[in-house]
Amino acid sequence: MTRPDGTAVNAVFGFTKMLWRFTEDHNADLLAVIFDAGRFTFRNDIYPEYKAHRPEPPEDLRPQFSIIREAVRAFDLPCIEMPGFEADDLIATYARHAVEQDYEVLIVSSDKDLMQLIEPGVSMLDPMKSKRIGPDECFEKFGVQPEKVVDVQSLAGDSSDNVPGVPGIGIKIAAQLINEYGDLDSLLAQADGIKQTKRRENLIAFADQARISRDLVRLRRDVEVETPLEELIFNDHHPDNLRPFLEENGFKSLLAKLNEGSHASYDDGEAGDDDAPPPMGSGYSLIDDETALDDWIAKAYAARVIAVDTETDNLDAMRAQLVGISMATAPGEACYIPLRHKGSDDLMGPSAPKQVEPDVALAKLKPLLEDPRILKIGHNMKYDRLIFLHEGIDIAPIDDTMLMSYVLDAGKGGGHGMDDLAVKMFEHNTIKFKDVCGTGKSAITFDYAPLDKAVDYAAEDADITLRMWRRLAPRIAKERATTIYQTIERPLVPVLCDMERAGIKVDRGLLQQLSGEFAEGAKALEQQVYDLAGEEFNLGSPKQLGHILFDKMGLAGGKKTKTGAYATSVDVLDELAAQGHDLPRKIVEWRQLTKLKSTYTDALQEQIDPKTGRVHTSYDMAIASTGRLSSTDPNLQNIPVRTEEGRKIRAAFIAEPGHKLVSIDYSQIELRIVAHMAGEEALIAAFQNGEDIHAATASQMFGVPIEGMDPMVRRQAKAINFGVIYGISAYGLANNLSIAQGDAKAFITSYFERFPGIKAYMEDMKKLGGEQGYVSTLFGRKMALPYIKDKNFARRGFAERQAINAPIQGTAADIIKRAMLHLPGALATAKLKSRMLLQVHDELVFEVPDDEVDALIALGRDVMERACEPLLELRVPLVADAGVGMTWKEAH
DNA sequence: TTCCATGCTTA
DNA sequence: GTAAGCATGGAAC
Repeated sequence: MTRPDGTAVNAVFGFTKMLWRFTEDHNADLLAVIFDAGRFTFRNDIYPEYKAHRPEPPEDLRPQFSIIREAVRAFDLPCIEMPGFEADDLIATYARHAVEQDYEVLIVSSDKDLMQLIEPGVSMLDPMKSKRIGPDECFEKFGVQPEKVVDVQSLAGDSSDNVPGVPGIGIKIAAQLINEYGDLDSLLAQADGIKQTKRRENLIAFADQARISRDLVRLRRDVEVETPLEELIFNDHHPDNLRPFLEENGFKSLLAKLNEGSHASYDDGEAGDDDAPPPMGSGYSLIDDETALDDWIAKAYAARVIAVDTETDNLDAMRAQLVGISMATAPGEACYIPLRHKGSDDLMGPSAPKQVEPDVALAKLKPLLEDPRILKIGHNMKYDRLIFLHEGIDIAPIDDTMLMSYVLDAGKGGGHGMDDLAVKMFEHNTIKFKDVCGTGKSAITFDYAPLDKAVDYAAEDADITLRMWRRLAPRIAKERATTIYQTIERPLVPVLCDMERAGIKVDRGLLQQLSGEFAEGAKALEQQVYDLAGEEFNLGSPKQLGHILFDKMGLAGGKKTKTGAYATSVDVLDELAAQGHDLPRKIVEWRQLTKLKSTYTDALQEQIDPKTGRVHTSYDMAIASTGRLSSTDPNLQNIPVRTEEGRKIRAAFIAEPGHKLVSIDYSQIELRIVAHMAGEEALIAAFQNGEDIHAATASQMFGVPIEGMDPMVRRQAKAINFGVIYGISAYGLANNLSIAQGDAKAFITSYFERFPGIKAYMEDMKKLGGEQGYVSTLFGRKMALPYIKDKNFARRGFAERQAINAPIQGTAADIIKRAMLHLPGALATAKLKSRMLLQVHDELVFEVPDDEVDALIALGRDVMERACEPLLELRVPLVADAGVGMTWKEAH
């Protein structure tokens, strides 16, 4: 980004945009932008080395500093700096003045050195992450409250500012010491009592250095500022100087916004309707006796609607044991019921805290949790439902705020987890799991968490869930998400629970054998590569491989990836192999074998549940923006199938004795959906006649008969058909078929001539997406497209392809979900004992008693093919094909 | 210990 | 060209 005269203005632009956004979004009474005046300050008198090793700013940045100051003045804002002081000192001083006059102070900076200023009335905002920084974030960073930050920094030092601190002491230890001794002076005074030898010696030897560090770190709040606070008035108007400034620097997009007159604060209409009441995160009850529990159960019945959350000892619901339950009956009105908490288990021996006997508590809670008159709200209820099922409780009826957020806000950016949503909806930072249980090696499970922390954490989750529900429930009806939520997502929860609990049987011996074979093959290849390369290196390192191929061996082809590293992806290696080089080909084979081993045969063995001998995947219902499920721990939706080597892994997925695996999958479901949505008669007719759709496409495009068609011709038509689903581009098609972009473009043109309905569909979706800001599936599921009007070509193009793909992929997802919802009832009615085990986007896998195979196939295909009924009639038939076998390899 | 880039598996 | 999850290496913290 440069001006016409060649001056770089990239940083200026970023800064200007930030100022723009900030002044637009905030209604401040006073506002100032404060700069460092120069390199040397009073701190250099205290300690000449202070910030001495800071590198010079990059060549193209330095001229931008003065333009950035111009930007501030263009906004008519005070631009303040003072030789001899850092910006931080001026900020500290103004903050003090402002607090003394009862202003709320917001420091816009991500500089950790400013966290010492946080106090009631003073908080920070990280402008890059748009994240509020308060005492909690400060504690996260420094392990102490803001007023102790200086003491911690004095001990820990700061290598980037060259603050020395005390050797051997980092933030963690410093926080521990300060928390124990209160402050730096008390610590240094009692240093000779420290147990750890080295630490004690350093604290004594470097006491003065710590005190100097404190002088460096502590911000001055008494600078004699030249501009008084009262003059920092912020007027939210369009300043006269702004337009010339934007023009001079060529900031066209901002000029356009200025012309639209969009620089005014706006309201997203979501906030401010209810809950002024109690603050989140405190004042919750600990339930540790039966009387209190009875009282809360009575409150729950009176409330009729409650939020519930379970705490366990494992994130994986299938391996988790219930540890405690939290419950909210009204905003701010929440409790935690510990059930299986353990003592801190120190030298005194295990001493569990007082709590209600689990059996007693659960017997009291079961009627409430199963009462059809009481609505239980959870966030990710699938997890809690699984936990309760282990305890013999079938929780119902339910609502799920995660799924509500998912059906309302898919594609809007940001996840649907509770922590994200609490920030988004309430600007509240939740207590994090790691704050309670720690992280890494020293992490504890929740049953060892101290009860006071456990109460705050667990009850807060229930509290927030209830508050979220109050905001989200009205939106479901208003924003026409009722069908998707009530008839698809919510009822799917128990179906997925059953599938996850069922799991699928895995042949450990076969996996072990395959691991051995893959390892052997990889080892042989490894040796051959070393011989060819003339040295040993890590084949798994793209960096080292790139060095060997292109630097050492001097093969043609060079840099490629966006970070400037050599690209060594399979396309590149295949290309080199085609030129007659052996080494790249062996790398490709080695990668295949090691991939199969590490990702599948090794990993799957570890995932076998010792209790059931089966693997239990977890389906995530709120990840994929289009409405698809995703599968984790392990992912059973990407088990290899393409190559024979990979397919062997599918032979390890087996049926119980006396059973078979049956796989039923939709044939070409997405293309069928496109044909219907586009009203493309040629395609619809081909599907109605049961033709080979790719051959039919090729026949229409190239005017050749289907009989005796060249496989290459069919392959090209197939690529185009996939391209249609993905929002075709000449660039992508050319890449996929390894042909010139011009040829790809010609293909697309002739395709659109033969299938004008498809072209119209694509244009319609782009247009509709632009008008509405979202697109929908045939069942009404919405996906937002925030970038559809982006001025950036690449981002907008991406959003346009999403607009084309999401209705197709999403409708297919809706259809198979509907089939999954119908199946359990259909199986029960037919008195079949078959179980649905897996879903792989267009495929369902069942475990079927031998004598039920035919019946299950007939019923399964019927349910799947009629899944749209009675809501929707497609103009094309849906076709589901079935396979049977002892293994998934045979059945697929 | 955490995060990012690269690469590869599926529909 | 769409949608995902996971293993690995290596840098950043």
